[in-house]
Amino acid sequence: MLKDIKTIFFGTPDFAVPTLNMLLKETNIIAVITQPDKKVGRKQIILPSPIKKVTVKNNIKILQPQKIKDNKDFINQIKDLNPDIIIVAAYGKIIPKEILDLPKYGCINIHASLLPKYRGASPIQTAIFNGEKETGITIMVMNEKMDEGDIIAQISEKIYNYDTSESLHNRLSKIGAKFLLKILPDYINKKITPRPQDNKLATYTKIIQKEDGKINWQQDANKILRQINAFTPWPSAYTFIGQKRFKIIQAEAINQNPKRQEGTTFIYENKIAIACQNSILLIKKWQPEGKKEILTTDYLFGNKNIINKIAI
RNA sequence: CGCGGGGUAGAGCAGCUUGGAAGCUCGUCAGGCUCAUAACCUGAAGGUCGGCGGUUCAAAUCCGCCCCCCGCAA
Repeated sequence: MLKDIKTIFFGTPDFAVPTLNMLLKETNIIAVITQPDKKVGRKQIILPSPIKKVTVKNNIKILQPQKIKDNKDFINQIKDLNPDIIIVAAYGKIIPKEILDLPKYGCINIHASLLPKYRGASPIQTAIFNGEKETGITIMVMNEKMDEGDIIAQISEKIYNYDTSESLHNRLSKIGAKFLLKILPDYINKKITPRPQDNKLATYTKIIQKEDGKINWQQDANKILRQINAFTPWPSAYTFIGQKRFKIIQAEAINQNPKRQEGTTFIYENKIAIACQNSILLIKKWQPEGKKEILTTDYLFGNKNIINKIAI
C-alpha cells in the first residue's frame, strides 16, 4: 500500500538518514533532494552529505540544486516526477510554495521538537540548553512559513540529565523515522485531520554560532553544564587557559562554594575542577587544543601546572 | 600548496634549542610497614623514542621524505 506512493525526499544531515532508510524500505522513493557537496574537514575535501551517500548506494535519482527559489529547471523536474508526497527532514533550505502545492498528499516535515515550541534551526540543542525535561518529534504539513504548518502528530521524548545534543539527536532521529511510518498510512487515508498550531505559544531557536560555546565562568555550574551538553559535539563548550583552548567534553556540577575566584582551576576528587559562581564544575573529560579527548585525571599525571590558573 | 600543536613503557608527560648511558607522575607485579588502607617505604617488570633514509666515532636530539592523531579556519 505505501509501496504505491511515489515519494520525493528532501534531507541533508545524519538526522535525516533513519527516515530515508525507512522510506526506501516502505515506500516508492523516486528521487532524493539534498544540499550540494561541501568542503569538509582539515583538508577541505569536498564530501557528499550523509543523505547523498545513502541515496547513491541505493541507486536513487538525486538532485542537488544550489538554490530552489526561482529555479525553473528544478521546479519543472519535480513537476515531471509527479510525486504523490514529499517528505522533508532537515533539508536546510526553504522550499517554495510552488513545490509545496505539487503533491496530492502535500509536503510533510519532521521537526525535532514539540511544536509550536522550539521552531527553527536548533530545537534539540536549545531544549537541552534551557533545561527542558522533555521534547519530541512533530510531524506537520508544511506551509511557506518556517515550522508553522498544521500538526499531523506528535510524540514526546524524555530528556535525561546525562543527555547531550548528540545522544538526544540520535534517539530523536530514530524515533522520527519510526513515528512517521506509524502515522503515514492514517494520514494518507485521511484518518488524521491536521490541526493548526497555537502561534501564541511559539518559541524560536537560533542558528548556533561557534561563539555560543565559549564558557562564561561567572555563572552557575548547572547552567554551564547545560551549555556543555547542548553544544556537544558541536561546537563544543570551550574555555581558554593560558593561550590554549580546552573543549569540555564531560563534566558534573557541584553545588558547593568553591572559595575561589570564578574561573580558577583546582583539583577535586583527583580531577580538574573550575570555580563557578557559588558552585563548582568538576571536569571529567576534556580535550586540550592539539590533543585527543582525555580524562582530566590522566591529564594531571603530566600536567600538574594546570592548577591554580584562571580559565577565561 | 590555508595556519598551528602532537606521536618517547599500559596512561599522562619531560628530555630535542647546545648530539654523548631512557627520565618524571601514575598504573602493574613482588615484598615491607600497618588493626587496616586507595596512605607510606623498598624492589622489579615493561620502550623497534611513529616509519624509512642521511650526516656523525655517536642520533629521541641535526637533515630529508613518508604515515598517523588533533586544534583553528571553512
